[in-house]
Amino acid sequence: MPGSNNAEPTAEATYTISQLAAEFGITARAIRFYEDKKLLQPGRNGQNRVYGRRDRGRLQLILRGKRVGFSLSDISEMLDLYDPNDEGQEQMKLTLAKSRERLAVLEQQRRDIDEVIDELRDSCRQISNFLDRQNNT
Amino acid sequence: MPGSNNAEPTAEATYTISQLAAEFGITARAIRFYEDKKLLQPGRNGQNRVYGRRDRGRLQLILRGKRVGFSLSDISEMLDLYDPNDEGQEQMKLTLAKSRERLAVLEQQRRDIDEVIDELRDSCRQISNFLDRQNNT
DNA sequence: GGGGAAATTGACGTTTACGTCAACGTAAAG
DNA sequence: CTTTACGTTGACGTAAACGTCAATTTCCCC
Repeated sequence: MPGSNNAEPTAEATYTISQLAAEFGITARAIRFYEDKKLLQPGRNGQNRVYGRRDRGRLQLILRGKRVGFSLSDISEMLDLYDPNDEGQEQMKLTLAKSRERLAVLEQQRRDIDEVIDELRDSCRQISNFLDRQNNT
Repeated sequence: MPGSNNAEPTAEATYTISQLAAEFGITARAIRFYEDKKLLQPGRNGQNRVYGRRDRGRLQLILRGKRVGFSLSDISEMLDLYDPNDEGQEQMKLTLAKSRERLAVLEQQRRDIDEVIDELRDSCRQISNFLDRQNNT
């Protein structure tokens, strides 16, 4: 079949599972696991998974969510919040409410982090000062 | 033994396990679990656990750590970083190094949170605007 | 056409952070 | 003295988030 599948002018960038795994420093197993949990829905080329820009973006959000301590099911909800699935007004109001709950959690988290950072900085300063004085005596 | 154990002038505030559990909205089981993992070391009155100010403070830090996504073993390390266990200089240098690693992680986490917050705020604004326009038409 | 290299689908194992249940102690209340 | 409430120690159970095989398949290369 010479030169048969060039229908698309600018074919979207695609990735294999191990490319994504390498790029984000995770395992292919993890990526498949996220698919199991409906966080990703890559296409298929025959039996093989094919990831596009959208999948890559979602993966990025998943990992960011994990770094800040969200569970996969939390992240699942948040992902749904992002894409504009224009459902009915009632649905959108619900989505908005959920988003604001999430925001509240995140803002609390921010405060927590700031406090922990401050405490750790203090601790560092004290140790550092102590060591300095020891060496200047 | 009438009036025998009033040696201390200002006895430190103490708490039972269920008092702490109630105050922080967790279960007694969880608190005992933290003790198992050496995050807490309450005193004993006979067989019963007795928690003091220090224990309460540590519990607070534990929960804060959890809210920002640290594992209990992470938190264990961090708790050790806080209290001034004056070991040798070598140990203190190690502690300082570890503290700075933790700080780096926390600062990354802060950036992550800020990004997620921004994204969610955007998403909220869009939905909100859309709903407003629907209602003003 | 044989042999990697990369991918896939089960299936079971593992760690973390507790939940849950049983069996017991004990201390105050009625 | 019995009830009631709170506390304790095991011991086992469980959900989440993958890790780790094992057994194929598939595509590519010499």
